[in-house]
Amino acid sequence: MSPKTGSPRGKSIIDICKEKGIKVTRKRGLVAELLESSQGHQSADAIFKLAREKDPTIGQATVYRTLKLFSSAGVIDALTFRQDHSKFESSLKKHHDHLVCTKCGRIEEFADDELENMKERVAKSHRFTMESHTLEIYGVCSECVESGNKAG
Amino acid sequence: MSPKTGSPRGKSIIDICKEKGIKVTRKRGLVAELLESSQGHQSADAIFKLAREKDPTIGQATVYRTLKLFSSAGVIDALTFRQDHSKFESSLKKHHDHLVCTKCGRIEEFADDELENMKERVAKSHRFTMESHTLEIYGVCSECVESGNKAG
DNA sequence: TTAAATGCAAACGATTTGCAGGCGT
DNA sequence: ACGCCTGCAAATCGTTTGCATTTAA
Repeated sequence: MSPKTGSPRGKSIIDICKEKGIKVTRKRGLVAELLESSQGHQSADAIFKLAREKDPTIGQATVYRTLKLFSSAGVIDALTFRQDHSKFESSLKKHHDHLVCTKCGRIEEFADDELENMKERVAKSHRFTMESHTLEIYGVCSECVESGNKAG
Repeated sequence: MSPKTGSPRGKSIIDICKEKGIKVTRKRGLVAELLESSQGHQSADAIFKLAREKDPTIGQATVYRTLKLFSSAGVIDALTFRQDHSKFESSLKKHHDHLVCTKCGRIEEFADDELENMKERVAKSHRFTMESHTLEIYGVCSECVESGNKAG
């Protein structure tokens, strides 16, 4: 039942924050602890509610700011499951996945049969009846690498 | 997405709508046209602005309602690139992807080295400097299949 | 004619921000 | 003491909804 669940080699979010020079306050520590002890995949609001249980004085803004801080420091991942704020494209085209350039924002499409087969294989091995899937690869496109684009 | 509802090119969004018994009005036709002519990956607001250029009387709600209609009819895909409305998890754990049950909402994690290698390969072949990636497989988990869970 | 579609504006939920006060170093 | 951290509430953003009106079969 240790709150340290899920941290390989005993390194915690807090440890990494310290290494990166991010000040760790009590409130931030609480958020970090909740992130580690929960099963993950918690919404910001869910984490806020959990935090409130342990510290009724913590504010919503603090939780949101902390999550953003951790996230931009690369200490946690922000996952976006299919929800709002979407972009739309015709589904009549053949299935494809996306390469998203984090510098210029350009979105490139690709299709890869081998990859598709592998997804099927994974779904099957987990006894999932697959309905759909999305794969996004984030990175820097060759043009931005060449132009030294610093934006983003 | 899933077994692409066998839609030969040449079939338009409007064709499919008619086949599915969705009434196609002038406004809906305009939205469909924009979806097809644009490069895809347009936000709802961007599509609204494009639509306004061609028909200054079209309302925002109509565009949003139409996108939602098309989307739930499976005629278009709603893609969510990394943005807001996220769920968070520690990034200290080994990289993994997610199986999302569309019935019960449960999220299962998996890691697959072969899949990872394939992502690297794809990124490399597109000359992308990969920073991160997310793969979500949507479907029905074995428990929901067995229990005949109709929710979702 | 009659239900469905639409525009407008208000409502909404999630997130962000301005600001005054608090805390840790 | 100083500046970052925080709580609160108001602001913002994208999206949805209520309602009166228009449209099209």
